[in-house]
Amino acid sequence: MAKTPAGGARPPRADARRNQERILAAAREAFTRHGVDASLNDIARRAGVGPGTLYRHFPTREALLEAMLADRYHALAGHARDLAGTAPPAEAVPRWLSAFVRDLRAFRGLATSMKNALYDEGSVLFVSCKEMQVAWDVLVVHAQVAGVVRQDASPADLLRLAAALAWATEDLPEDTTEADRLLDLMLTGVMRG
Amino acid sequence: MAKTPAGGARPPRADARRNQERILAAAREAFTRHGVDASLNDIARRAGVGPGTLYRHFPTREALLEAMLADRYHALAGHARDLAGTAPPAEAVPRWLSAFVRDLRAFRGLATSMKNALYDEGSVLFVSCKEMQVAWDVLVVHAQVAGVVRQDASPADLLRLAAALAWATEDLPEDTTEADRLLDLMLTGVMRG
DNA sequence: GGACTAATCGGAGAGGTTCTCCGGTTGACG
DNA sequence: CGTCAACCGGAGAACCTCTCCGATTAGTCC
Repeated sequence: MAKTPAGGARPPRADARRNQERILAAAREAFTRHGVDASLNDIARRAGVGPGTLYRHFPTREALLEAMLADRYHALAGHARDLAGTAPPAEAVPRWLSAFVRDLRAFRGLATSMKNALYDEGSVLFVSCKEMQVAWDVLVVHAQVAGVVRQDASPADLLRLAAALAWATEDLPEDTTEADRLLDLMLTGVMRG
Repeated sequence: MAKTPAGGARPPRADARRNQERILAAAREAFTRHGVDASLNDIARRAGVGPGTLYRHFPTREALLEAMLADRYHALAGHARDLAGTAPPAEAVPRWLSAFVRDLRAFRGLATSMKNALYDEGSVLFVSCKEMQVAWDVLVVHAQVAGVVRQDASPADLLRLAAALAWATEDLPEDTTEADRLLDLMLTGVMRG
């Protein structure tokens, strides 16, 4: 009672914090280079810690991913709110989706992890991107009210389709405009008449 | 010269042929149950052969996949030719894509293998589904001439988008109509106005 | 400035995987 | 039947994930 201040645990020890950051840095590099299936063993070695240390800090691969991506999702949530306030819905929707797809193409396999998270409410990643999902929902509903997005396309549908697009283009060169071209195809429709 | 008849190798030995079929049967079951990443070790064990035998018959996982799927691609090619002869393009394109997506949802990971094959001309799977691609090209070009498919959507684009759809819906129940709903969304477009 | 204690470390190791190599076996054919 | 090329299958190397626990060390109290 006197030792542990009201509310919970004491702050982590300095070495723990240091190791956590070194692991995250190594993970960022490894995931970017080898995709989301990069060897966790290897990440631990490059971070200069044992496998045990890595697994204590991040019990699953998904937990490591979540720690790497949390601020990105936070930024995407902010972006959605900004667009809702400043751009007409007919522009806001494609622009946000384009940013979302770009982020999901950061490394191979990320789109797949994202899809799994979106289907699984218990996942850490799901919780981590909930704020983003809420902001996106608002943006889409605005667009539907304005009549620029079909009523039978739910925000979740669009997220899933965008993830699919990121998946479909994930091994194309990073700076390609191919993803945006296919996104446009998807949004405006393939069939005519 | 006298022993090996002109043109190549003699037919495989009976035990070889038998093992090949047992491996294929075990693979079909394992892939259906556990997805495309099922353990090859396990497949060999269930087929009643050693790992060496499996790897001699099918040097890579992709070779095994190809052997399993070749006739399916052949059937899809036939389906495309049939539709080109019997259905108006505005119906033929969605119907064939729907069948393609259904087949790609046969087991988890198949869409990913397909995507990798479509990007890699050297792959066994690529060669194996070339006939299908050709038939599909014809169908799409007809539809473009008839003005029901956008000119800037290439047959390869549509294939890739359909694979993406299969990926996006691969862990939904097998008998769902969700995939067709999203396919319709994609073909007719999300945005209005 | 020590000494104590709980948090933290990191490597050994179990159990899984892919894939190769090679001595023993067997089907097919003269 | 005998011969031999084709074929088999398991041992094993090299990787992976993940756990456990004895050794270490940061932070605190005197």
